[in-house]
Amino acid sequence: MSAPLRFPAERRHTLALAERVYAELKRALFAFELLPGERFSENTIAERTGASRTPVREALTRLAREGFLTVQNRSGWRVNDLDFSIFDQLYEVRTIVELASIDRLTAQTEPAGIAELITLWQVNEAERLTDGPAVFVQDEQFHSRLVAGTGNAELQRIHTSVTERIRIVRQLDFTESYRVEATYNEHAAILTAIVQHRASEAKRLMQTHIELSRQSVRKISLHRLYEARQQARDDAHQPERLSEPATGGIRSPLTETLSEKNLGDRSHESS
Amino acid sequence: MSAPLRFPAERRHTLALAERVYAELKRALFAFELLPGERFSENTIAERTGASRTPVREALTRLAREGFLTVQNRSGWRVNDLDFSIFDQLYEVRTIVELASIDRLTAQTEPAGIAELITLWQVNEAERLTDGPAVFVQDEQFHSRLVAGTGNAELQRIHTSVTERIRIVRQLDFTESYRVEATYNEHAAILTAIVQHRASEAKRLMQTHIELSRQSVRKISLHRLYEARQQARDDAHQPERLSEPATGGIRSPLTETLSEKNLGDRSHESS
DNA sequence: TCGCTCTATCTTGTATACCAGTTGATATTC
DNA sequence: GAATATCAACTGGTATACAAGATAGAGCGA
Repeated sequence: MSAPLRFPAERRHTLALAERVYAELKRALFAFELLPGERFSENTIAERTGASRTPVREALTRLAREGFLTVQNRSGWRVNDLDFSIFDQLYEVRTIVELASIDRLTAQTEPAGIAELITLWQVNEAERLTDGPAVFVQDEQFHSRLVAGTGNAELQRIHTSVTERIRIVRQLDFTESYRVEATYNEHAAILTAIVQHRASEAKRLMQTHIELSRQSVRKISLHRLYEARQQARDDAHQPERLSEPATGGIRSPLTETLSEKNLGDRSHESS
Repeated sequence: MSAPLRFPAERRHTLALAERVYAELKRALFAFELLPGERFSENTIAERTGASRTPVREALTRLAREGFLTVQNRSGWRVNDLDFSIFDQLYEVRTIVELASIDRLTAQTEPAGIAELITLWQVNEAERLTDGPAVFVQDEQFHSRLVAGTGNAELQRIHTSVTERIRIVRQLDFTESYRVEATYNEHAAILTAIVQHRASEAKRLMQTHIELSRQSVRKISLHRLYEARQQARDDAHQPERLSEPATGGIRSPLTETLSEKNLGDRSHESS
């Protein structure tokens, strides 16, 4: 077995091992190298990362608590399905937090951090980024800094955790350029409303903005996820997987949850 | 050394060991058997609980992630100070979540779970509980079920975690009977507004209700905390502690944070 | 061919061993 | 006597060992 996830042997003690395993696993989850529904053991991860089971376990339990994984009683770990009813709930939490943040920002005489955001988002078309993933990173920072402007670190912590939960599907949404353009326009409008202390308009715009994102994510189908997996396989130059799952089963793109069971291997099918 | 935290040897495998250590540590924190500012080692906890370091460590890292403890690099663990600026932030989060919940409840034609709450809180004085701690438990359930009525499990998770963070100081607030009475009255009024679909009034009442609680908690002084510690010591029939801290230092009850450093042992002082 | 049983193997949960960094008391120096 | 150097004991981070439950599959019987 090769070890695509292995860390370099050098620079061992720069960061805690458990932390690095955590980061690596999270990356693998977002890159769909670990697929929803996939099962794996602690030993597998330990071998792949070169660490022992102890730090691996710490990383896994943390990811489980964050909702990405589930441990099955003495019977291995499992990557949680992409459950769109949960994503809906997380989007609602995000809306609640960000609308409350806007209320607090517009109540400030000089809304904190808004000036910097304006220089990023209220720019003419020539200065705009067009690379989807790059805009995606900027977009997350936009929302994050709005919440940061409230000065409430606990609120920010919650917002960050929600953002990270949604990221796995949201990143798939930023491959299309039209969403990039819409993002620029909507962010610019929201910032304008905030600096003018027009709370209810800013909130209305934000609610719509988030709702559009939610609907867009809702449309993510098995097809898109399948593409992402293929991409992950190609990148790895290593088609084998941690474990071969049972393929087949339900395939409808309208199911509420996406997992390996309804993903399967359809490379030989016609669309 | 005796072992006040030791589990009974029987009934070993009913619940995961790490889980029990976690629960026991949390109980000890809330009972001020582990005091803010206090330092301790993994081995100490392992001896006291009869478990090995592995499950102890799992419990400790979890409590650290929840904000109760801090691990110092190869130099022991520390109970976090009671930081009232953080409690303020948590109260704000609680307000945001519960007001949003009211919005969603009043939008329902038949607000979920409200009927049951009414039978508990809209009762005449003879049927009311008077025992502070008992009412405290009921109070937490009141707020929790309001959020549950939204049907958003993720929102509820967040609300629960915030509630548990605040609990350590809020429990001190329910020793006085006047707060009990106020709680009954305020809860009854909030429920009335909700069933009448008067969202803004319900929100106004809830905001005030939470704000009063926050202010009440803010007034908790070193004195109250000192009493709680004494109580914990008396209950334990075992005055010795996990570690003897350095006493003395700042004593002002107006400091933003409460810890052992500004608590000390003042049993021989006059008030 | 189907279904049952048994068992070898794999899994996590827990305990223990080892290592390197931290610390605080003590010896030492001036 | 005060400042400093030293070192032994203690700490958490990690690796490994061991135990017991879960599982899949071979074997067997009908």
